[in-house]
Amino acid sequence: MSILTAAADVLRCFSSTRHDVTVTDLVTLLGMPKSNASRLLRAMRDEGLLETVGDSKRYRPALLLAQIGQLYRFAASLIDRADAVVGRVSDEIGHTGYISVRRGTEIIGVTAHPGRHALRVVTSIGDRIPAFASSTGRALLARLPDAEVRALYPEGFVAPSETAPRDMDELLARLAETRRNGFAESHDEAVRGVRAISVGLGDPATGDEVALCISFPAATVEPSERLSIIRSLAEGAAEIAALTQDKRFFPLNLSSSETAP
Amino acid sequence: MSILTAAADVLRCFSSTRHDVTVTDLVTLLGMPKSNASRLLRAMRDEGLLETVGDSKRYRPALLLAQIGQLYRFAASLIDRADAVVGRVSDEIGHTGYISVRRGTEIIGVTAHPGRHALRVVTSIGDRIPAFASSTGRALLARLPDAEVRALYPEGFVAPSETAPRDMDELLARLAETRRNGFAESHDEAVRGVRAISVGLGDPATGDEVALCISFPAATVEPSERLSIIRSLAEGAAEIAALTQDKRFFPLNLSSSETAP
DNA sequence: ACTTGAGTTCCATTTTTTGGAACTTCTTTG
DNA sequence: CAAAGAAGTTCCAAAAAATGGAACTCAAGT
Repeated sequence: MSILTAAADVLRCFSSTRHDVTVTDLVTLLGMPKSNASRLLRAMRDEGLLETVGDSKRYRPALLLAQIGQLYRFAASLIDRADAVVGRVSDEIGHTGYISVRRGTEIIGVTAHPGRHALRVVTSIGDRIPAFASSTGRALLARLPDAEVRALYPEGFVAPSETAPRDMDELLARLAETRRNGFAESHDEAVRGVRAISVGLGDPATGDEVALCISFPAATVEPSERLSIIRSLAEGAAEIAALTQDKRFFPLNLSSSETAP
Repeated sequence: MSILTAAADVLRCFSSTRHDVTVTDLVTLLGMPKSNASRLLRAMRDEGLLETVGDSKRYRPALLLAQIGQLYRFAASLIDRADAVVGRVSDEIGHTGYISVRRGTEIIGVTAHPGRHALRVVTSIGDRIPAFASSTGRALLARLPDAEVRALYPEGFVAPSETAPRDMDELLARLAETRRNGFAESHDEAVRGVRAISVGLGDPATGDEVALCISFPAATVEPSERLSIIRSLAEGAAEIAALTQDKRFFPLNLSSSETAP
């Protein structure tokens, strides 16, 4: 097993709740011998992948990784464009917006725009949520043929909340609805009292796919505001889809959707 | 030589002008045998460090690195706090603000807040500029004793512009001025027509040091506006310095500085 | 069908990596 | 303040991975 595997494992140890690691952290988290952990951290520091915090024995990701992380947004320029749209919509209406990507059956937040309202939805970048039980997830799954969706869940899934799809048939029905409407919607799924509108989007040139999402408290948003969120999001997404010549984009179709929340 | 070295070298190949690499890119950039380049890229992809663009033979940094990059800001929470201050000041006055760190004799942009004005200074994250010839650089160098500054430049340096320090003595004089005033200033140094105000700041607990900077077109900014930029920046920085108990922070001292631009 | 450029696979040799144990700090605590 | 304990580092021979040259595959372009 290459030392690259170990190095990647170390990087995966970092999270929003673990900003730095020590030799013993690695021993317990990854079950590697102390000697390896010690040498590996030092080697990664010497290579510029990690840096020590002050002159302590704690290691954190180095600036190099921060720089490359920044680059990712532009490398995957679809993310950048989508982020601009979500940022604009979020600014306009004051609710939280974010964009996410799918990795297998999980959805990962990539960028976020916190809303301005006192009651706002807080999401954090890097969070993972199940694809089938979120509007972002379904916006992205809707881009796959049903057969591929089935293949993603060979063992089915368990609905985490009342309003999430209960089984594959229900999921596929909601994906069909998403395709028809041009947007996906969730209500009380991941978080009680929260409603979210998502639109999926892709760039055939790079194979990237992202979901644009606006998330807001269900109680305080009028039907008309919800409609205007849907319109803004869909409009912005459609512009990008035209640019990338995304053939799998589903345009907004409000007449087909129930318009009351 | 460990494969980690090679992997880190690959990561260093990425820049704002190179968002992805191929096997041949590595061969020419790093002079490694094709066979190694091919295997290394595949291994890094398998480990989740890189991802292929679409289904082409091009590799770019993977989402994992983007996530870790995000984390860096919070891991180095000094950066986060400083960024908040610069963001606020930049918002208030409409000019471009950014924060940077020093690595050896180079200054690297970490976060940026583009200004609102039509004529604004554009900087990009990850750009490297020489420390001695920029206000950010001198704001950070001023935190070192003169002897350490000398040690950083054993061979001296060559001034890149008229207004940059010409030799070590001139640099040390300007650092002394920076310490006296509590801020560093540049004019026409890196970019003609651009003036910049920077304040240095550190966190003794982690050893991190950052520079807060506001950069603006020299021609359109009145002396009074310049003063208010200096005040806002210094005030915000002083708050953070108090929090981190930064003993090397130089407080604002407007009386000692010439107040006209 | 031929050429060219790009990428991959093969293989014996060389080089790293591994993990247990001994050793060194640093920290805690009696 | 010394002893115990925890955390980290270094050492070593065995085991595993990396190397690089050459042969091979694949896809365009002519």
